[in-house]
Amino acid sequence: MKPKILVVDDEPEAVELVEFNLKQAGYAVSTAVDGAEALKKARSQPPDLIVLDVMLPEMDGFEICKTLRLEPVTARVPVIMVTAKAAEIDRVLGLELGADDYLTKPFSPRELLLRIKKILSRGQNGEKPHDQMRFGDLMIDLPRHIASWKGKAIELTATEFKLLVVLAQRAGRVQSRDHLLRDVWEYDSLIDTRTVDTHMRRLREKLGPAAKHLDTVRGVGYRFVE
Amino acid sequence: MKPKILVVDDEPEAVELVEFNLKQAGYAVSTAVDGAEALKKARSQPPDLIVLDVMLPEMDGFEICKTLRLEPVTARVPVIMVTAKAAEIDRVLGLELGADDYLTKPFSPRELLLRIKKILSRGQNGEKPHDQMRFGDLMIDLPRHIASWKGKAIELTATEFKLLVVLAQRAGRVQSRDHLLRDVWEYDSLIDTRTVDTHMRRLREKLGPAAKHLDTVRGVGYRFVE
DNA sequence: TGAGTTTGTCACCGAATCGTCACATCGTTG
DNA sequence: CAACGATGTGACGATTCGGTGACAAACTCA
Repeated sequence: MKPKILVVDDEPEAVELVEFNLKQAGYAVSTAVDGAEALKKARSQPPDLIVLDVMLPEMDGFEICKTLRLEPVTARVPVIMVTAKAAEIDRVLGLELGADDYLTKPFSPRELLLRIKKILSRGQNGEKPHDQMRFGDLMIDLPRHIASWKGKAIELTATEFKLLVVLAQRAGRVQSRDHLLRDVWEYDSLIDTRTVDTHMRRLREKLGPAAKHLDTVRGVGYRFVE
Repeated sequence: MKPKILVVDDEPEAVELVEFNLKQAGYAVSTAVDGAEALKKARSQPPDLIVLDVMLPEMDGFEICKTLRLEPVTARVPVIMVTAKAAEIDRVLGLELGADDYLTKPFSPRELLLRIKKILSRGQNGEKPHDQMRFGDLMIDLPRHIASWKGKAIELTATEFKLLVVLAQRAGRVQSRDHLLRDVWEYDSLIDTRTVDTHMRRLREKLGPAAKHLDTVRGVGYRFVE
């Protein structure tokens, strides 16, 4: 019984690439190029997961996601949003939409497969992994925008918080400075990579003992360890 | 698009009764009399909800529920367990199984319908809107359009009240200015995001001591704290 | 119509935050 | 160990952000 995945993107090449990789990995794939088609397919044959691009003509990904959530048949289908801008991440995850995960363009097929596998493998009780995270005494709450150590709040600026979140979400995997710039700052920002260092320092200072979770991988980047 | 419900029970009479009532209420119903059949039907045509009797020959309800949870295709389908023994309730609702609700035999059709409606109507994030909220001395009455502090009414304009309500309903979670604009004002409004600030100020002024509930999260938005 | 309210916008200010640089320190490599 | 590249650190100026007061347009209600 192959899990069904619906891929929604208006660029045929992007769809094809994803479709190929997912089929390769053993999923049953269907596709849609706009909102109307996506909703129609999702309703008639509810998939087990939806990969949804934010940028679409007419009805955008946010609209589609909201609509899916309102209808019983599709309300529980997990959604992975694909977005170009880091600025949209807040909206995708925390607030009104409740997508299950997100990816920033451009992304590797491997990355997508990892997310899909993770979501499908968690049962129904699996909370959204990104809503709230715990690593020992360190707690990170995305919608509340709060980080705490042993129950005591840690005051973080918006950028520091986002940096921490991105690292924690990719816990265990090294993130290059470029990658962090892309995900935490804007996708095309012209910021010096050394700026990441400075923010890491400030983050470490504020985290205090919890800074032990932040590893430097010389020559590569940074890594969040559990 | 009728929501599909799968009813699993080994007593034909019980199944028939439930089936009749659910169809009456506008649901598409399928049935199964044992575990194997239930799993098979759930896999081939994932329903929107499953009503599952605990007492079954061979594979009991617990087993079935567990199995359903393990497979991606069915992991997210809500389950209402039907049990004869109150002693089993802990197990049903506990971590191990994660059923969404339960009923003890005998139950009235009305009761079942209420539970089903409740589960299907909640989106993926199971939360229900209250029409009256209390936060310490602050009271917000949605239908009567009244806010009060220590029993004393607070005069709010329509926009201010709506803003307060939206924030309070999402208590704890940060709301971006964009999000507030969409929810408090109209979807397509071309209003400047800074306008939100002004209304927050006015709201704070009028709330007086109750304004302590309104947090500013720099770089992100506003948050209602309890 | 006209007074009073409500609402959206703007300009300004102080403070928080940010990005960059210079320099110190650390690790690696030959 | 010496030299080089990478990372940590401290400081500083520029920018951004949110609070505030003022104002005019829109609206309400008599």
